[in-house]
Amino acid sequence: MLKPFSTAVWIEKVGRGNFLITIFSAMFQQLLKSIEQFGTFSESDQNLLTDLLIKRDFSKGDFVLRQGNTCRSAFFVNKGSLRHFRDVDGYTELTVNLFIEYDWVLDHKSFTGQVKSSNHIRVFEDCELLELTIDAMHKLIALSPSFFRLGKILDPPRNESDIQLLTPEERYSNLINEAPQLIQRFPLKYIASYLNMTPETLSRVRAKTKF
Amino acid sequence: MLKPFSTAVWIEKVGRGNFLITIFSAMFQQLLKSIEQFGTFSESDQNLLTDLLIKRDFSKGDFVLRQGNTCRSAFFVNKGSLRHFRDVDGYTELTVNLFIEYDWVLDHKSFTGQVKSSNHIRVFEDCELLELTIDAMHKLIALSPSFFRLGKILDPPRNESDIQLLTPEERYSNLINEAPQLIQRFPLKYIASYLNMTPETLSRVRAKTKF
DNA sequence: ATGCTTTCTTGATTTCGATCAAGCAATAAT
DNA sequence: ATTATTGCTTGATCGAAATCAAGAAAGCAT
Repeated sequence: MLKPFSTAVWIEKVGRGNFLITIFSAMFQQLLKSIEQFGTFSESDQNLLTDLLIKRDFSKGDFVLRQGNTCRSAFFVNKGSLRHFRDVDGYTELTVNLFIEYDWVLDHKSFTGQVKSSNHIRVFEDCELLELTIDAMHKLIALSPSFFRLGKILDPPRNESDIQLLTPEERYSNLINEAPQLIQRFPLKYIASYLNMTPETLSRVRAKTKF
Repeated sequence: MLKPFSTAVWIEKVGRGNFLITIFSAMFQQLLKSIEQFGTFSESDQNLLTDLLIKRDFSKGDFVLRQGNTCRSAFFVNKGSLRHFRDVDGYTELTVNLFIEYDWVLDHKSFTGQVKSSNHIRVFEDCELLELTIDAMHKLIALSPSFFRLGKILDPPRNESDIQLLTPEERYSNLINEAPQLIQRFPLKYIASYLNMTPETLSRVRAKTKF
């Protein structure tokens, strides 16, 4: 069978007479690897999926979602990083999530309920994202029930109990164990907010556990 | 068409020569009303659903789910109340949810991921529940995609932010507004735990807001 | 009813992390 | 390079809720 990889290509004009040609299989490589965690998908399923995805590039500072708008898409991060946060009172920002490569970016509550989001999602480092709209997702599930399993990208990212039960030190050491990359990629003030503590507290925790 | 209500009946022996006959439409009345929030379901859809439900009775103290086991069913509460809690260290119990009539009872994380539950679910007042197994749920979705919408019973019950951001007083007053029945049905020590505060703190909050 | 256990309340004390404050380091802007 | 801005650290103080403690009230069993 003559089908070494998905046949479609992505052609982008990047200058006078210059074109960037991306073969889909490369662009979707990490995504297809990532959905393996939800089970096995047939090649035709995979093609259904990649056909519905839209490649989108964003620059630092761009809002992927604004507080008050409805989250109509989930994005797979091919490259870059994003911050998911709530503007509490115009001054204080409360970081609820930090996204990097191969994460699924969405506001869980807004996406599943199709209600207004109480959080922003903003690009921190320039991003290449793959967009999956909620309509596309419904279409996929209608076409092939196996995509029901993809619903797991909707799972709330971390368990509440952590935030409530554990001490600042434990929360930090958990992050060190589970996602040490985040500390390299984001300013500590965002990490602190993500861990539900002040920058001062995080600083002290780090000073203590450093040795 | 000769079908005033679902034709099946439930016959239960309740004593010497006594039988309790329940007409399904009565048993499922509240359930069918409850799923309206997820959209409209055709009569045949409704019958598909009710055919797969299992009526189960539990007594006070029974465990519907044990910490360490996997939550393989969601239960609709026709009657009774339950407590959803975590045994932290053999002594301390942390109440994560309180269920009463017309709630869907399940451990969200365990059910959706089919992993071991870190929480118990225990009957507080004798219960009449309608069990929907995860297999039945998958079957439903395969038979009629409209049941995908039922997935919303899987939504995590309350938003994390409440627990973290609000003061004990605010959390209590929110409960008063949103689910005052709980305070009538459960001991205050469970309410306190559910609101993430000690019984002492709850007692003081109540003393303050009483007038 | 009587005692026994559990639940709830109220007061005193303690503790952890937030806030306030200041200084230094690193980065960005001019 | 110089200045401004932002980020990080360290110290001092404060405050809210937990903990400790004891007594009152309510529920339960005998």
